[in-house]
Amino acid sequence: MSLKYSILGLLHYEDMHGYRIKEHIEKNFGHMWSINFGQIYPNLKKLEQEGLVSMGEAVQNGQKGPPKKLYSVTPKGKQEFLTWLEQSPEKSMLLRDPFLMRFVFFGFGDTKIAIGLIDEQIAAYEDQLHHRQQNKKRWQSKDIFVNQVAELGIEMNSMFLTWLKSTRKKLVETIPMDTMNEMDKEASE
Amino acid sequence: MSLKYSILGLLHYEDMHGYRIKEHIEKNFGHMWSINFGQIYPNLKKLEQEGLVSMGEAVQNGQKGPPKKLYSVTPKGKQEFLTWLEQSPEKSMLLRDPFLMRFVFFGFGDTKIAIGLIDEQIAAYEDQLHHRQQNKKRWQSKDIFVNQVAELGIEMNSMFLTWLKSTRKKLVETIPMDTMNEMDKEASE
DNA sequence: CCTCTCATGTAAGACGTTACATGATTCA
DNA sequence: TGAATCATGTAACGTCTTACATGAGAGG
Repeated sequence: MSLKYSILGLLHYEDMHGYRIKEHIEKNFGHMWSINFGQIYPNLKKLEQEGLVSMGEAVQNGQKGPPKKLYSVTPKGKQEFLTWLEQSPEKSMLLRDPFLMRFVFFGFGDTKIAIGLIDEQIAAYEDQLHHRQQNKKRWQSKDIFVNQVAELGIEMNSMFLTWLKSTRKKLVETIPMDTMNEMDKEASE
Repeated sequence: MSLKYSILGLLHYEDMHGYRIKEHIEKNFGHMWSINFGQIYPNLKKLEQEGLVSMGEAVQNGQKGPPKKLYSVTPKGKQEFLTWLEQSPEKSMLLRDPFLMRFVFFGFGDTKIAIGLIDEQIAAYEDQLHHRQQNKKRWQSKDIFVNQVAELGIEMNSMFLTWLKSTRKKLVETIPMDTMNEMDKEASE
């Protein structure tokens, strides 16, 4: 149920229509969240039915496409949002990552392939880290909370990279010398 | 779809029945995963229909309750598991944590309440960290991969705690002196 | 006798993702 | 003309959680 309230929260910054909300999330929180229209439009409808947001006149604003439906938070919506904000969250963070799920079982497979998969992860997260660092610079001015989450993302990312690299090293050490051939270049790092 | 393969993976260690699988996950991976019967039994059925596991005679083993249905991995299951293992995972880690979801919007609420919620998180994760550390000692002997995941869990946990504490400090500093009353004891840490 | 543990399973619903359908305008 | 962008939405599907139904034996 937090997605509904996240949308309600975003509307506290400014009135938006569905399409805009998706853009906003992708731009500002894209590295940690993802969202799709299949969720946004039904949630907006629900929020409206509950009287937490209200839709202004559908505006054929600029030019293209169907008219935008601008939503704004009602007083009731603000109130209920605060109540939600101040509740203790029910569940704690779970790391249910598709890579980690495989990783646990790598002992049943080939170590060299495992190292290959680890290398893929390293590349992907190095990439993501750069994006996150640049994103952080771009905001900076925003409020502490948004900034702190960005900071957390960066730290998590760095930590995971460190872990991946040290894991890789440990694995390489377990491979017998005589079977090392394609691997030797990277192993000498 | 990784849950199906995780179950298949667990059955590589030893033959198990559904109830046992849940116990096993809770004991060994409980801090990162959760699973329920609503998923286990249907998945076992599906795995059997696909010929990846086979069910031995339902054994009225010891005493209580209905007979256990012991499942074991078939050769086809082993083969398909390896194929899955060696695939690159589709998606990267997402931090979609209910606390963090709220946290982003704390700017719209009361700072003191925010600090209270942060304190709750600190307590919860300090607790979890102790569990993880003790769990890690208990295993130790197991294979590198399981150990490394345990290590990662501990590091993530520690990092998150550090982040929570530094965030708390930053927030306390923004509270004007004269409105500090209930808060002063903890703030002087 | 009542509750706990062992053991099976199903059904309803919440939540998420992917894909499709529609349609106007802008730009190459 | 055809693709991209803006903008709405729905339907089908997949996954996950919660709650219930059943039933035997053990222990207080």
